[in-house]
Amino acid sequence: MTTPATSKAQRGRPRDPRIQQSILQATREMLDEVGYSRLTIEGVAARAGAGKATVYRWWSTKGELVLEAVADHIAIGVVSDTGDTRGDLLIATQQLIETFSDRLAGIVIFAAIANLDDDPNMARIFRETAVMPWRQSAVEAIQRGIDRGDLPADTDIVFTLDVIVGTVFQRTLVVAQPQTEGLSRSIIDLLIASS
Amino acid sequence: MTTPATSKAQRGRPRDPRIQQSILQATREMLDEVGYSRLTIEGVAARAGAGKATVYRWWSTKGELVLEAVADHIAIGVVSDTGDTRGDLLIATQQLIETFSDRLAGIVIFAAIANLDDDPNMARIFRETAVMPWRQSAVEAIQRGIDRGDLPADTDIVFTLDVIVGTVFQRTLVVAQPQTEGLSRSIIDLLIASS
Amino acid sequence: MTTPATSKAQRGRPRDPRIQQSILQATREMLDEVGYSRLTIEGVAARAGAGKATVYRWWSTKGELVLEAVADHIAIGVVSDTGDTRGDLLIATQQLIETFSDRLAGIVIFAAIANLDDDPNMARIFRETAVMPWRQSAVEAIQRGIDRGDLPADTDIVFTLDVIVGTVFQRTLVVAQPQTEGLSRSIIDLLIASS
Amino acid sequence: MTTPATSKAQRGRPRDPRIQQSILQATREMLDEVGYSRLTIEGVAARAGAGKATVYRWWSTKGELVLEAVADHIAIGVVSDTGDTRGDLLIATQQLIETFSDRLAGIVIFAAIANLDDDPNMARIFRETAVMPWRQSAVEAIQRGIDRGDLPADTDIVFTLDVIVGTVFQRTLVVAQPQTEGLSRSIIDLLIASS
DNA sequence: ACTTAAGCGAGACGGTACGTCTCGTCTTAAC
DNA sequence: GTTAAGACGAGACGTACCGTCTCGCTTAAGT
Repeated sequence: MTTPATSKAQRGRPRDPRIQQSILQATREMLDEVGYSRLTIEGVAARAGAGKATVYRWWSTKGELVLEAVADHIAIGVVSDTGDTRGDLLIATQQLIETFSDRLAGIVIFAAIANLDDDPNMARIFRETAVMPWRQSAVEAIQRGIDRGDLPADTDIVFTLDVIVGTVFQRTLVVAQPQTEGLSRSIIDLLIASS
Repeated sequence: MTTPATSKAQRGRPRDPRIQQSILQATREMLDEVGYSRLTIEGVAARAGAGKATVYRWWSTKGELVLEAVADHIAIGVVSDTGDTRGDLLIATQQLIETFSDRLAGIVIFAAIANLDDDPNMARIFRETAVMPWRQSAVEAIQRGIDRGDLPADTDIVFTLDVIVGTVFQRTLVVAQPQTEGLSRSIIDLLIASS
Repeated sequence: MTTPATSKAQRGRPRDPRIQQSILQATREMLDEVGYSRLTIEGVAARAGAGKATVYRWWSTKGELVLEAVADHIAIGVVSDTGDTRGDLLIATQQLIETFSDRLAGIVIFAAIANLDDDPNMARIFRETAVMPWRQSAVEAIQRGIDRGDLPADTDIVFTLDVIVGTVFQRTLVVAQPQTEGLSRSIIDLLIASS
Repeated sequence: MTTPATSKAQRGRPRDPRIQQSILQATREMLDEVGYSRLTIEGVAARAGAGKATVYRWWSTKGELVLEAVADHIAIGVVSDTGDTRGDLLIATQQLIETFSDRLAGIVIFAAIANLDDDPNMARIFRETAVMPWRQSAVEAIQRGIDRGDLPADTDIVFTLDVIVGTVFQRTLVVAQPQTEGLSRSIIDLLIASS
């Protein structure tokens, strides 16, 4: 959320974009240094040289603030049609791994999932802004694979995506092992009977 | 943890097990009603009719308290050898799904993940007491499958488990869809070339 | 103490004087109802409808809070020069009796004494703000008496004051008898050879 | 109080006097080290190697415990008839000063007076056991002085004693100056027109 | 010698208040 | 009319003692 509840006709002193930027920058720094749960609005405001109320005016929850601060990090690259089903899915998976492996993105994705029931709004925003575009493009890539006959006609697309996302999440964030070299290949090999 | 550091020969008034039970029961109720992050030691003590110090005497952190309270819910059933590789893995996966689908278990698993950096002890206990026994038995089931020739000799056991755990986690906790009917079958079909 | 350590140029929201007053009022009420030792900061805050932190922000100890709350009660009236030595000392003694007979003042004076080692600051503030002005004016009254020849030239001023204060303390607070009618006259008769 | 409420025919294990002594000794040590208000029953029991319940069994309040622990220190010596009114009163006053100057006695007398309204029992015991014998003997000494004609027939005995006690209290405990050399002489000079 | 009741240490227990912390809101003066 | 500063109510934190209450062990007196 970037606008306050009441956004009337512009009157008085306009909002200072430099302040917004310094708040987002401070958020990123604190995320990096202390993680999500130990990040406090109070701390962010202090580091940004801003008042607490200013932060609350533009972001009503910690989740929203953090998501906007790392928006660039968590946007997952979409897949385009290269004509090669296997290649498309490999790229889609690698995009996912890349994003999940980004330090700040990892922290925030973890937080979004872990606080699902506490702060459902955070997960919703994450899903809508970061996940859905990728997911849509991945759905299309799989559909193209089915259309081409590279994948069985009865392929369960949702399940397929959940295998990809779940496995990548498990390997990159839960187990957190850096050597994810052959990960995308392994996953895709599993999904497309490699010959 | 249920015992103070030094549990020597019985001295002084012994711990009252009814109080322990009422604290753990109150913990479960509050977890169910308000979730992990809104659960407070103070609230648990009040509901259990106990003093705060009594709670702190036996559980030094919220994580330890909650894990012991839901120990039965989060223990994942282990797999035994039925002689049937496919059947063993199906059961292993279903055990996982069953545990992940339990409401209290889900809350605590999310909490363990969310507080990884705050309270690494919590994740450690969860892993050691709930996950590892299952994981060990699953590793053995896969190994038996390899030995029998039901699975390729070069099967990556760790990867295989991460696919199972990741996919189940994604489906049961992240997407949280109740109809997990064919989920275990779908996963195992993927891992064992179904004939 | 009524101001935090650093009271720079006014920045931020200023202290709300109504809250200060309600806290001091609540303090007086609790002092009256339960005495000093059973008065709790928590109770004062609750009765004043204030947060505990607000009380602690302005008064770092119970002693400071209580002393400020009863400042008017414990301030002992000073003596001015009426030209009559005996009259001046009578008035000085009566001022003392009057203050020591005040219910709230008595409670706080006892508390200041009781907590001399715990909270030496409390006794210091009491002495400096309530006792010293009176004592100084009494010293001057005695000195004038000496100068006028109404009192012996070798009068021990400090001793004289200790007789007055000690006797008044003993009668009004320790023995706590209400009929202190002739007390000041008796004391002054002792100190000035009545003719 | 040194005996439990019901002291029937002796049955069971008798009270161990060594434990009583070690508790009283620990009480004295803690009084000396931390004063009255910071002395805790818990701390005394721990230092004495005793259980808390043992302390509570014999002394129901902190005041009673402390008074018994320093009983020897706070007993004020009584005055006997030497035939010399002035001498008797000087001795009576010096006895008072001596007791008030004792470190442990001072701490406890202070506490007894300061906690008058909190723990009236403590003051009562102090008065009855320590003060009254002295006071009675002092009353008699003054009465003898009146009978002999050394003091005016209309001498207010109670007031006279309050001047002595109040002044000594003020000088030895409130102002706490060690040089109380001529104090008794100064007080008695005031009360008996010295010639 | 055996029984038995109290003394005793240890320490668990329900409470209460401590002083600190962070939350999200509210209120000024400054710009 | 937005901002920085920071006061405010709220309420949880983890700790310290309170005074009470079991426990199992010890110690004599009375059998």
